[in-house]
Amino acid sequence: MDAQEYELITTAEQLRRAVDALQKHEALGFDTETTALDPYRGRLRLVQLAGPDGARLIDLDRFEGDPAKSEALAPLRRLLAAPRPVKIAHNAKFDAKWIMRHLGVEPGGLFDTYLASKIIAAGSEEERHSLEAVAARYLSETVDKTEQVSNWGGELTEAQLQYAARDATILLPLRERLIARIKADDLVRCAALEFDCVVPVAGLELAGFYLDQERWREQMRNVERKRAALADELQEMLAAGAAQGSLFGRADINLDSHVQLTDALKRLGVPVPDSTRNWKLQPLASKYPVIACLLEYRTVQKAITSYGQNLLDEINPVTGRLHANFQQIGAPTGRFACQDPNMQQIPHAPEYRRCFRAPAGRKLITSDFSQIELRILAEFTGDQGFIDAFNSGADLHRMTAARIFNVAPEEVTADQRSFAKRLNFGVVYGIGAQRFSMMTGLSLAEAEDIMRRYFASYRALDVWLRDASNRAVRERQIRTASGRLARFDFDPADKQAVALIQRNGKNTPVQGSNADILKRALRLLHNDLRDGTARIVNIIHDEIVVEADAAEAEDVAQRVERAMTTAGEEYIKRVPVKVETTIADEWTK
DNA sequence: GTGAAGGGCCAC
DNA sequence: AAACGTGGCCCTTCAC
Repeated sequence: MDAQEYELITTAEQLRRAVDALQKHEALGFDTETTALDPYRGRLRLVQLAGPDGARLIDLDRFEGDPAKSEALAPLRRLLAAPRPVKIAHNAKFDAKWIMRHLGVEPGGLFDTYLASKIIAAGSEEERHSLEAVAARYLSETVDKTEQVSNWGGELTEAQLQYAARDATILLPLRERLIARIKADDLVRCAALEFDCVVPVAGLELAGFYLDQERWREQMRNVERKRAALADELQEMLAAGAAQGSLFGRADINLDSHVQLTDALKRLGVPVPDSTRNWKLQPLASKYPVIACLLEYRTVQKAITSYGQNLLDEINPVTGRLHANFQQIGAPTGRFACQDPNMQQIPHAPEYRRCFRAPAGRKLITSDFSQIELRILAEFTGDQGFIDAFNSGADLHRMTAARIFNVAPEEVTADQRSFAKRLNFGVVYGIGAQRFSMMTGLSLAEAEDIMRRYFASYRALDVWLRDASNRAVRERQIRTASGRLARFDFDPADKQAVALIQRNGKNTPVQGSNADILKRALRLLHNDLRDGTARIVNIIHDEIVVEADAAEAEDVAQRVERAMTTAGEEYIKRVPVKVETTIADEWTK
């Protein structure tokens, strides 16, 4: 690696002059070095800003006092907050969080080379997106990351400073190459949507979600009691078939071992299916009490292991809150993924949701889009039946049932509506008659008949779905409403792979456009909440949870609804966008 | 001990 | 792989 040109900045005067020079550029490479990964448990040590004339390394340890208030650092804060020059960072969410937490400003004008690389790769799985990998792919240059995990708390070595300068400097040519690809692939709008979302997501992670530990522990105790009772009962039932070890009336097997469980069930004479998954065992539950018991045990066991102590362990000791990792492009469709903990898979049951509550004096505002995916489907397909149902404010599932069962809407039975509802949701995933018959209990012929009538009734929907699946296979790609690209790699000779791509072709535009709308809403809402006490604390695909002072809750609720509705209406024109909101002390629906 | 694979289940 | 899409996380089993 060539020696890197840099200026180490340790005084107010040096910083002022550096910022003056940096301000003249259109874009700057931007990076930070920190003494920890968690912005609540470490120092922001170094801020690197690189222009074409070289890198400036600002050593915050050399500036006295709180960096967020320091007069000497004011020029840096102003430069970072301004929309220009553009700040180019790799995984800008990380740097944004540290800047927001320790310098007290939100970085403006971000270009994220990590997200850009993901947008361009569009789901191609073999492509990695570390700075090393992206620099190698677009610049054919190597980046040595060994200093990344070095000690940034002490005296900085020449190697560390070289590394810090290099990481920021390489971002400038990298952005040039990425912009060329973004333009060539017609991804400008999608990129802007993603970059605009970085600061809102950084804010979401910094805010964290408050979990009432006492309530959670109480829930754990309740479930543990149930688990113990069910485990005892299950062991006794299984012991009846045991060849040995039943002296104490217990089978003493590991109930979480599929192998041991299948064995024990077979000894009891239960016709065990090839898999012991819930839906396979369900039909056996009425005939075999041991199966009913097992299914119950599974539910509480899942609750114990996934929604017990592990969540408490994730609570940040500094803030007392859960700060999950939200991956902005977690799925190839553009959806978020979330981990440590996954805040998007908390059980819907009130006993769990009520543990997430507003601290004293605060309220939770929970807003979700009503049937957003079906409205997106109406928009894309232009199907008059869908459009009319939504525009009239009628119940879409009831209207659908009336059409496929050929009865008046007011004569639709609960069963008929349920079939229609499951079909409406199923078509978004590319459901087939086989699966539809399985989930409804209809015969294959009946299921086929209903689906025939469904698509005969919604002609434009049928045409669009066929076209989408054909296009996905033919063009090996499909786009969402924002123009986000999903590329498909598959072997055309592999029938199952082709079938999967056909379903992806139907699902990706819908699921991905939903993600587009949520991201747009996050940016609009973040802007609108800037001056108040409100903080976005969770997002779940079509839902936003905001925490705010009780006195502001009504006002904030209106702002949330407006942001979400406005975002939806930017992409959905033919049918209304509906948002449902509750204000409560707890996370509810 | 560690890590991948298999089976299972939670969310939207 | 439930011929219904996208995730994360749990446990066991099995190979190294």
